[in-house]
Amino acid sequence: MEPTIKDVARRAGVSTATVSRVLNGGHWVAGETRTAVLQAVQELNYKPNAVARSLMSAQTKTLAILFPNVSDMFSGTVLGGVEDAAHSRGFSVIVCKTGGGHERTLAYLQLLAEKRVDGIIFASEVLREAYADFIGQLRIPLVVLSGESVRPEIPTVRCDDRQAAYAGASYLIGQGHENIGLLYGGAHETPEQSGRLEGFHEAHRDHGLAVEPSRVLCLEGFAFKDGQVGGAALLRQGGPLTAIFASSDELALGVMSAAYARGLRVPDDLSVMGFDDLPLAEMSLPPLTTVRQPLYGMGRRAATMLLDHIQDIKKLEGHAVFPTTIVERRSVRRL
Amino acid sequence: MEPTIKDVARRAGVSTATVSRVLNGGHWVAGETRTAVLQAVQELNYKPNAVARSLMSAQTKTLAILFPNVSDMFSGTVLGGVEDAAHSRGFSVIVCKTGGGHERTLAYLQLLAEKRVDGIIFASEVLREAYADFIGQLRIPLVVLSGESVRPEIPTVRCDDRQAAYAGASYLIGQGHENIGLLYGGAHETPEQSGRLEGFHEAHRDHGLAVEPSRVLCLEGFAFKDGQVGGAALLRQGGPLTAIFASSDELALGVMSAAYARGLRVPDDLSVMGFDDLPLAEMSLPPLTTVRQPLYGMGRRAATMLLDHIQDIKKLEGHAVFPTTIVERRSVRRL
DNA sequence: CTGAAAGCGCTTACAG
DNA sequence: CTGAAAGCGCTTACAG
Repeated sequence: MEPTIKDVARRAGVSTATVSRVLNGGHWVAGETRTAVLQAVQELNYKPNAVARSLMSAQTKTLAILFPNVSDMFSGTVLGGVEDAAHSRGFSVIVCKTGGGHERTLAYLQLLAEKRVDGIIFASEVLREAYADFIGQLRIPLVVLSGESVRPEIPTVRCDDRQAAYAGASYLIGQGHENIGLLYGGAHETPEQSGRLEGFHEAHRDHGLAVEPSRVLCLEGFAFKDGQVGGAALLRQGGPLTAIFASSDELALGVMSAAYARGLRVPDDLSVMGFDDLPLAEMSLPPLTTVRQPLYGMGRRAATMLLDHIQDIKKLEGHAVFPTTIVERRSVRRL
Repeated sequence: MEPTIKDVARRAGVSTATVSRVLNGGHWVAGETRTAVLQAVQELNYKPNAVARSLMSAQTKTLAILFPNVSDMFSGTVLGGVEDAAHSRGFSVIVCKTGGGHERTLAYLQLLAEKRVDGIIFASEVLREAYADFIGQLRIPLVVLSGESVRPEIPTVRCDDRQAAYAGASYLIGQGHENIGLLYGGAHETPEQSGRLEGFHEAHRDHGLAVEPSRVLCLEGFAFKDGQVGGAALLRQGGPLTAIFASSDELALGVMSAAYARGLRVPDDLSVMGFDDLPLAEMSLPPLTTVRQPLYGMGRRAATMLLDHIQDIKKLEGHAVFPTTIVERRSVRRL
């Protein structure tokens, strides 16, 4: 059996209250007593039971993050930021994979409520009405990351999708492109996408350009396969495109793959622009020009907002919107 | 305040013991009583406190996994398998990012011990002596994933690196290549790598080929950058190479990037082969031929071994070694 | 079929 | 500076 605080107390010849004191605050304890306790801890290899402590403190020192999928680089990058922020404040993070499924998501929320996690990050999915209701009665602080929420009172962390898409499209136009295709993912799902759609249109309007409906394609997801299929379709139906703007880097790589399959070279025959700036953007050939979303920092921020609230440093509220930047690499050609 | 079992008991007009019974086993409870309790649960929106339950059961129903890095696809893929296995048995998983650092790893282990997680997966790092000692006195079941352990009694899940590298090199030789460069990562760190080195040599020996020392390069890590730098070096120093075998897919993409920078085309002028078969292998141009390691399945297995042990289904022991396969795509040319 | 009571391993007023 | 005691929210023999 693992030694308990009682074992330590007995061995050190003090009460459990005293042991508890030296292990925590450490104040109001005599030097000798403290030494004796520490020695007993050492000898018994005692490790305080955080479960018991949590029961008292009503704090588990754990955060949870929900992703539709955990194995892509989007999730990984966000998770990196969350983990760092959490760990630096002594918290750990539980990762949940919802698969985008309604019931699995709800079941997870229930589980996390029972585990009494101190905060939840809802990442990259729409916060549907059904979730919002459930969350409302949960009393666990929550922030939505990248993906608007249906309730303005629920705090979010995201980038300004409208303006990011505007900047991206403007960049392409600035490079001399006038026939630009747009591939955007999960339109039924993510309100953020409609922001991107708007930005794309606005950029055209402001530059006196029209956008052909046939050059805009809405996809199911944001993955490579979607990009391949969508890219091929766009190339087939979109007329004489000189550039394609994809709303994720994976999508963009899929487009590049579709282009090559058609005998088109990037950027010589077709320029391609992505969104996110995941590590893969740099690894592709040619390296991908893309709209950078500071995912790591956004993960950090989401966690920090939660932690500041949990630790009574700052009220949990508002919407953090991060700036995006265009990172020029080699997949876009100046016309 | 969150309602407790007492509130439910009071409302249903029964004892807390009864509430507990209907919420768990559910046996030995009269129909009416059960209905009353369930209704009270409903009305109060009661969620059992898993922390309190854990204190009794001495089980937290959580697994932890340690990665040097959480944002790459290697970790993501493994994590996907772990999460699925865990979730299907009602467990959650805590993700820890060690950064490969000695003290951070030890600190994490201590934290996990205090949190009383039910099992630990140590992923993709050598299990150093120091860790092994610490783990020995931890009494938490642990399995090492992909990365040998210094102690044969600690269970592992991995693939046969020697034989995988043998197969990979043999494949290249079978395609007519005789001047093959090898790029392998983290030699000082991971024993698995020396297995890969051996396999590479054996394949040459068995085919009557010699391997020039200048064609073998040992790198710090497994990342894209390492591959770029190492690939460039190999191309400079390695003489007339027709192929490069990299010990990770990211490394292979780095090599491709270095090759293009030198004006070499893949696979026309240089064949490149990777290791892992991460999603990126499919996304690259040309798609990467690689040695597939079933990372998702390995993650599942590691979690399942732990779970089977925790739930007293099966003793925790042994070494699960997974078969690798060669997946042919388009980065290797037949000479 | 159900309840009173003890206990899981800690922490925290309250005395002293 | 230190200890006895109560309590965090459950579960589990033990009676009945």
